[in-house]
Amino acid sequence: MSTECRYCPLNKKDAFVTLTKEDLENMQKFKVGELTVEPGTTILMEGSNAPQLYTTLSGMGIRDKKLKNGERQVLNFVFPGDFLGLQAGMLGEMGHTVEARTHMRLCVFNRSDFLNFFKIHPNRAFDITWLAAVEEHFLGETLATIGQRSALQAISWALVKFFERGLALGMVSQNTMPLPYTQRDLADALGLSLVHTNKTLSKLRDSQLASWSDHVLQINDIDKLAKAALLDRSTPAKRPLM
Amino acid sequence: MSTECRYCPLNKKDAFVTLTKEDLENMQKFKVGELTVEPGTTILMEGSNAPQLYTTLSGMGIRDKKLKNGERQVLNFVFPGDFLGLQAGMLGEMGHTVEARTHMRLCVFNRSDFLNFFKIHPNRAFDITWLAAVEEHFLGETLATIGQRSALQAISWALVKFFERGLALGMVSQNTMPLPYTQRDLADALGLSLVHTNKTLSKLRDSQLASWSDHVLQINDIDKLAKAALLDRSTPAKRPLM
DNA sequence: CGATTAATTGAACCTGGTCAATCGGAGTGG
DNA sequence: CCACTCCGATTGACCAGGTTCAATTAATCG
Repeated sequence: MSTECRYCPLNKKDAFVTLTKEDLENMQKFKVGELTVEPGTTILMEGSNAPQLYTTLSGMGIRDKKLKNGERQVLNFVFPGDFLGLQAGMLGEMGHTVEARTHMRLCVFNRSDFLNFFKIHPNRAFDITWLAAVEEHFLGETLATIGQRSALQAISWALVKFFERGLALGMVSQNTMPLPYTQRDLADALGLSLVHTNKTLSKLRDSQLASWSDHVLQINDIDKLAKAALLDRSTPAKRPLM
Repeated sequence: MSTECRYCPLNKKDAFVTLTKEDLENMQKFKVGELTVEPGTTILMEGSNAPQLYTTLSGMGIRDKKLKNGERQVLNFVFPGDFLGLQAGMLGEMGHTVEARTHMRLCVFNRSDFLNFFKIHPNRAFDITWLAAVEEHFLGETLATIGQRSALQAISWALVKFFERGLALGMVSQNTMPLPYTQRDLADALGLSLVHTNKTLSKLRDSQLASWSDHVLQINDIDKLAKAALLDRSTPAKRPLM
């Protein structure tokens, strides 16, 4: 049996704007089911015209795209609460692939209902656009990272970003959070080689700034790490949940 | 005297979805004036809470952001028809700066009317989100460029992108279009040094693939250049105009 | 005419890439 | 339980694409 929206476990997290009872009911009508996938599963495929949109209830994934020569660029990392498939919903075609990296539970919506939903619920439409604007903002930061930061700065930046999301989602305890990605994923996200990513991570470990191994990230002094990353820290705004 | 929307010169261009008479009237009510700026003028400032949003009527500009160490990342280039200030409109704060590179004419909207406009005109709200999704899509491609393409591939990619926009806007004649940016702008957009950008451009010139000098870009065989850029060419979709 | 900005070129240098080998853990089949 | 394989992490050696430094040219401008 599929969980009802009003019991949505994410809606209580302080990473998100709490949805009103009415909003929850509207989402309930829009929702057509839940999907559970195993690590490695492709959820949305680059270039495809996906019939469904998703909200991540739990688990983590990755968004990436491939160049014609086979190179891969990771665009960002999928965390609980992320809305997947906006591009398919708006443009009719995904510009990237979404793939599960852990067991994931997803809330499923039909693309065919999307347009209607958007027009009937202006407040939620606004929220969707808000999410798109945040995404654009974040991609801009990522661009600046790949384009201008050194390898050490870039990796520090990425780890701080992970940790901030982990904090907002309550995934951090004892300065530690799960981070189920591979070094290759991070390398492809930052435009670095796997080898250099590995060496840079071990440099960070040696300098006691951050340690990431066995799928666990530990950061003791995040401000210090953020400084090494040339990063201004600011409490991220609460996100709307779809 | 400010030009009326129904005479908007952009609405006829085949780069854009033609707005209906009704849409034009709605835009007219939303529009509060026109702004003309000279090259070098900052239109929107990173970190600011801009009170106004703009649509580019004519001229070209640049979006960029700065890191704490002074490095600059160019996010993309502003062409006629571009909507400026979505981030301010949605998030209340710009994530980047917008600056004029030529004389520009801008259509001005008040941010305070934006929310209302968004909720009253669901079709236009959809268009705004559509634009946001396209922007996200494009930033993803840019990310892949900086992260994975070589300098030669990246610069080829950028020149093809410029040319495609120029074609859609009717700015190309005799395989030539105006491109009023500096080599520094392009270097900062692609995460390359100015010197290497210069040398790579002259390599392209030597190989007869593309030549950009004196603010004029010339591409004779765009397919060949696109191939060198590892780029799949596809006719860009018509954009909605705000 | 001096000052400033953009383009250009050469040379030395270095960050990060490539190649290659090893190690350790997880899963699998016998 | 062991041999085998696969995948991710790790390390060392070498190399190159691209950066940095520096100097020159050319155009614009007050």
